[in-house]
Amino acid sequence: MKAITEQKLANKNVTPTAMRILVMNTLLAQNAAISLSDIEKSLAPADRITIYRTIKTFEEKGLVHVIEDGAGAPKYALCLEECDVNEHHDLHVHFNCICCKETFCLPNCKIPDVSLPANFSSTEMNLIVKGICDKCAN
Amino acid sequence: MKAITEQKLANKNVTPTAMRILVMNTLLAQNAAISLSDIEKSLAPADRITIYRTIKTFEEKGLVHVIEDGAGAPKYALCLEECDVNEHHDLHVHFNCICCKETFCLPNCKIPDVSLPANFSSTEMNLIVKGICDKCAN
DNA sequence: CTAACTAATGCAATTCCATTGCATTGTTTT
DNA sequence: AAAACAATGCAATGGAATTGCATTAGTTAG
Repeated sequence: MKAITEQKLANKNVTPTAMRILVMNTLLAQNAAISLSDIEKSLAPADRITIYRTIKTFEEKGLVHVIEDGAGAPKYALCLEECDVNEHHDLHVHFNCICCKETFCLPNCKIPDVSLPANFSSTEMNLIVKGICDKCAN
Repeated sequence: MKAITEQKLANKNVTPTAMRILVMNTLLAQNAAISLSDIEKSLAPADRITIYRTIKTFEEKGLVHVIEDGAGAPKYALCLEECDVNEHHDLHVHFNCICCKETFCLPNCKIPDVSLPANFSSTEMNLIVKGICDKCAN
């Protein structure tokens, strides 16, 4: 696994330090988006500020994207490979389950076009859907 | 104007106190969504905590809705009359201008249907579009 | 009309999280 | 090996959300 991790970092010109590999592995191990404090907890007693800066670096380099799901703290999830610093291709829907509180990326669920009023142009879109996920549906 | 204000409060069973009328008038005077600190500034030196609780009350009673535009602090905007505590009919698009930094409701711009994966159901959707608004477009 | 009650307010204090400064350590380059 | 640069860890700051509690206002019952 470490090979994959370091490769991901190298692909985006992020020097693979010990801390960065730890954070990346934590992200890889998730299937839901996680908050900064989630990462802190699972990496305790690692330094909180370093984790914070690591995530910031990942974000700047296009490794992760931020999801504001309205649950208080922003959450982070790995980007797809095609992601780019300049143009995040994360135009997928994010789903926040009101039951299990998890937030998932739905990479196959694209945001439909919206027709904006005259003279409005869009550069970025974020769609958060709240509801019940498949696991909680039963 | 005060008549309209008090009517709006009464419609949602919110007793119209002096502070609530002030906050409601502040909201009515805006065409963009505003943050808590915006309200605090325009109502200074009124008590910050009371404003905070007033907005919370408005939110619970379906008078305002929260917009997480990713600009740090949540912003608030008046709901349409049809809004209800249980089912917010605010399925309109919110637009955040990266130029003037304002966030508007686009009440005529509805969120299109998205096809969720099997066994996912949605109760609420929030679509934030970032871009350039008509005023900044020229 | 007043006592009792409930709702709203204001202040103090706390907590949580984001962010920055700075000194130290590790890594790369020449 | 020295110089230059990047990453880290700790301390400290700052802003916003949130709660507790005592006071005040407004409503209702007797």
